[in-house]
Amino acid sequence: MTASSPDRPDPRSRRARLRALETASDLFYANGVRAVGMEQIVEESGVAKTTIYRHFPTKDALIEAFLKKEDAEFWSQWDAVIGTATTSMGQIEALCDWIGKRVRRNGYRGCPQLNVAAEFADRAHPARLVARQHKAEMHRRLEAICAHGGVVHPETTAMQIALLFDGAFMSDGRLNAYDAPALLEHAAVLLIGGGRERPDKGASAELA
Amino acid sequence: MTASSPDRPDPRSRRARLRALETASDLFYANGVRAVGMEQIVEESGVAKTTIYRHFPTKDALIEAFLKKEDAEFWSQWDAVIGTATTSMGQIEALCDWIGKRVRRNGYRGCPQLNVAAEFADRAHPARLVARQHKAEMHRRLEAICAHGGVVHPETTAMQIALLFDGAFMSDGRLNAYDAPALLEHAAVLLIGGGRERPDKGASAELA
DNA sequence: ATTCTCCGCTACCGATCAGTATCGTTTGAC
DNA sequence: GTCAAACGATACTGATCGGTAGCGGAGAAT
Repeated sequence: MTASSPDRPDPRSRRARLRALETASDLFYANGVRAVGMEQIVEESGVAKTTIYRHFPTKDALIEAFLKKEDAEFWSQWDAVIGTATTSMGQIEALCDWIGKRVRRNGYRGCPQLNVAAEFADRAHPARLVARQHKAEMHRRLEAICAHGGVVHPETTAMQIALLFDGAFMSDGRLNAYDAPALLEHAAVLLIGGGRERPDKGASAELA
Repeated sequence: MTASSPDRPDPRSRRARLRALETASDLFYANGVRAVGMEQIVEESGVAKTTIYRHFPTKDALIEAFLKKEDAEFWSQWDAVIGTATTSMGQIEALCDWIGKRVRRNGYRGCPQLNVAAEFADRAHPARLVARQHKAEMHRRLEAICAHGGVVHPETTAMQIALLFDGAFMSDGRLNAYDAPALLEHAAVLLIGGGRERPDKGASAELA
């Protein structure tokens, strides 16, 4: 029961844990969690297998830690992005710009939360819980921005934008043929603009 | 090289192949392709392992056949759906209604093409080729509808709607709290309505 | 009725999987 | 300088992986 407490550990312990988690995260993201074996993480990180299992009781726990790490880094960047704008629309545009650039980075391979969720059928899997909380948090934040911007039904508009973002995350290079930031911004502006009017549709011009 | 030709086979051969592929497809979709072993497919389908490998040289080929089957069934339903409407906007609304209902079906677990793509890092994997072609086909069809509906930049608007759809596919139950068909229809109408005007933004009202 | 094809079955292959045991060594804390 | 804690290394477990070999039997074609 002398399990290594996460708080106040040996500096060696901290470093080993960090290196293992960082290596695992890179491998998991680049290859998919099921395709990466524990031995591979051992070899690439230089951390002994026994040490990894001292910090993470199972591979599933390591995967869960991977997603929590991705989650934290994602919101950290998110906060930095929206910090560059003062208006709601400006924040949404900044987010679109960020995402549009993010999805065309080298080695980008989709949303890690969605990718992992696709690999595990069990909705009660700890990693799937993290993924659901991550997506709920995104909706919550988008809803707050929409509400602050005067959107009539902020939760609905926020969900529409969230779907747009998730689609962009999973676009697998298809957006590279476009100006992704502009495409996303244009779409988001339309969704928010439409959300400021009464949502009982109607008024939209009919098409042939 | 007396490989079983796909055309004009024994009825026994046809049935074995069909049962193997159907069982594999169900298992692959429900659990993820890497989580399903060949032995499991053998047990659940009643088709011998040797027979499966006579029809599909590798597991990867079986996965590829699974995605091609999903692709064919998807477009079959798609055609039936858009056949119920006469106008472009009517077709888009019908598609939104179809997708909104589809994603809340029991056992729905996201887009099989995106799910499989998430499991293989190699972009040259045969299954990833099928997935890319599937998404390209969706964009092509949406673009045709948009163009016919008088949208100024049909390929851009089609991409925006495609992202919306993919987001809905991967929404993992988050849409169950909403009227998914209405939410998608509303979003699609806004995207198309905005696409009919000059796309050099501007005009959209500024938010606080 | 014979033949030829394809089936299902059992057993097996080497490789890899997640996870554990043991042990000697390093290292921060006091 | 001593001690306890956490490290790295090696070796191993039983299970499972994708894929193959060899068999006997069923069924369609002639």
